[in-house]
Amino acid sequence: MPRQNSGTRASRNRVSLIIDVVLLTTRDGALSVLLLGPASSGNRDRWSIPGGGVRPGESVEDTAMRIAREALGSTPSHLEQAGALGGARRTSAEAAVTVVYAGLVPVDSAPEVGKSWVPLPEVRLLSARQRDEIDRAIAAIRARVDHLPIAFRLLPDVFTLSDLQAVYEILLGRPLHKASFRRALHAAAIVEATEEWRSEGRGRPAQLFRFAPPRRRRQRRGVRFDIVG
Amino acid sequence: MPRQNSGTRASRNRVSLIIDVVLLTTRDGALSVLLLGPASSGNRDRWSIPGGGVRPGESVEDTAMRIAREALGSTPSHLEQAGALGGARRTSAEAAVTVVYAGLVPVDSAPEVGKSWVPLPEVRLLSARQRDEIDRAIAAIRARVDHLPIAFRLLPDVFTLSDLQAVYEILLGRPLHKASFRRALHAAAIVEATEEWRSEGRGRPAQLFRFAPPRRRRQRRGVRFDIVG
DNA sequence: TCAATAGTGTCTGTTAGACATTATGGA
DNA sequence: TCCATAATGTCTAACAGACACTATTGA
Repeated sequence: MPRQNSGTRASRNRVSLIIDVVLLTTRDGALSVLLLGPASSGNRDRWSIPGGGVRPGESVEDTAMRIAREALGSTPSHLEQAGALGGARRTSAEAAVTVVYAGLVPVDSAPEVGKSWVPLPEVRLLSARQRDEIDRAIAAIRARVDHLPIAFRLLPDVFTLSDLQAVYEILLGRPLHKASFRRALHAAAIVEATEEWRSEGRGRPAQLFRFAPPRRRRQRRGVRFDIVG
Repeated sequence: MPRQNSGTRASRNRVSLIIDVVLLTTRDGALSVLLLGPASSGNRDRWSIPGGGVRPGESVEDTAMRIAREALGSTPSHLEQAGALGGARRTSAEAAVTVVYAGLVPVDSAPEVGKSWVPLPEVRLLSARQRDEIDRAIAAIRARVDHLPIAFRLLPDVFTLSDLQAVYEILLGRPLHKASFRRALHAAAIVEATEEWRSEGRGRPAQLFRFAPPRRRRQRRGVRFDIVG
C-alpha cells in the first residue's frame, strides 16, 4: 500500500503502538474495570489497564484478544474496538499511539491475584490518559446496547428479568420502567423462559430466562432528533 | 507510559502507521467519497483515499485534520475517528496499521483538479482494504446521526426542509414520512425559519430554514431491542 | 389548466410511562 | 402477619404513519 501523499517516510512510518484492553463487568450496581496491580504490569507503583504490543504476524484484533485472555485467564464474552488515542503531543520525535479495545465479562468471574475489578467512580485515581481510554471503551459499549446483545454478555446463561433490567440500567445510566421494559422484551422476543425459578432474599421468586436470538429484526421506526449541538 | 506486560519492546514499539481520511458529501441523492487521482497520490495508477503519516509533535487528530484540509483546500464541517484497521496479517515482521477518520463536507463544494467525488456504488472499483475503510467511516457517521447535527454539516447555512429530509434519507438509507419528519423537527425545535423562500423548478416555493442549537435535549424514551444476535 | 412540489390537518394503531393490583415467598 | 419482590392489567399521553387536502408556483 505505497502512499507518498504527505510527510516523509521517516516521519510517518515508525511510531510506538500499544493495544490497551478495557475489560468491563457489572458489580454492585456499577460498571467495574479490570486493572493490573504493580506486580503484574511493568509499571512502577500504579494500577494500569492491560495492554501490550502487536507481535509479528498478529492483527490488531488478535493482539487485543490475546491481551484480554492473558489478563482474564479466560475469553471475554465480547470484544470490540473503541478507537485510537494520542499521537505525539510531547516534544518526542516519535508518536505514541494507543488503540483501545473494550471487552465484556459476565458478572460471576472472580479476579485472579494481582488483578482487581475497580468500580468506575474509583478510576479518578488513574492518569488522565487511562481515564480517557476507559471513557472511550464505555462510550463504544453504550453506543451498541440497542443493536448488539451487550447486556446478555454481562450475565450468566440464565438470569431473572430483574437482573437483565439492572444491567440495562447500568449500561444506559438511567432507571427503566419495569412494566414497559418487560413489555418491550416480550414484543422483541429476545428471551425465552425456562421452567426454573430462583428465590433470593425476601420477595417472590423470579422466573429464570435465557437469551434467545431474535427471529426478525423490527423495522426501526421514526427519526430521533436528540441533537446536542 | 512504560509498560512491559507482554511482547518484547522490539515487537511492539515499531509499526508503520497511516492516517486515512474518508471525506463524504451528498451528491445526486447518494453519498460520495473524495478520492485522489494517480497524480495527487503517490500511487501508481489507482485512485485512493487521502492519507499520510503523523508528523513529529502532531496528534492523530491533528494529522487527520491536516490531511483533510490538504485534500479539500478547506476545512471539513465535521471530522471524527472511525477506528483503526489492520495490523500484520502478512508475513512481514512489521505491522501496518491505518487509523481511519470520517469527514463531512457541505454539498456545494466542488472538487479541485486531480480529485473527484465518487458516488458510493462506484467504490467497488477500489481495493478491499479501501472499501473497508469507507465502510467504517460511513458506519461511524451513521451511528451518530441521531445525536450530532450530522445532517446539517452536509448542508449550506440555509436549506429547505425537503433538502434536510433528503440528507436524512441518504444517511439513514430509508425513506421518511414527510409529515412525521416535520412534526418531529418542530417538536425538537432544532431548526428556525428564515423569512426567505426559494423556488426551484416547478412546484410551490419552499421556506428556508437554519440550524438552531436545541434548547434542551429531550429525555430519551424507552429501550430499543433491535438486537441482531 | 395541469403538473409538481410545499405545507398542514385529521385519523388510527402502537407504545411508553404511570398506577394499581395480584402473587408468592421470607422474616 | 407483615414486608419485599415478581408479575400483570388498565389507563393515558405521546407519537409514527397513512391519507387527504390546500397552497403556490412553472410549464
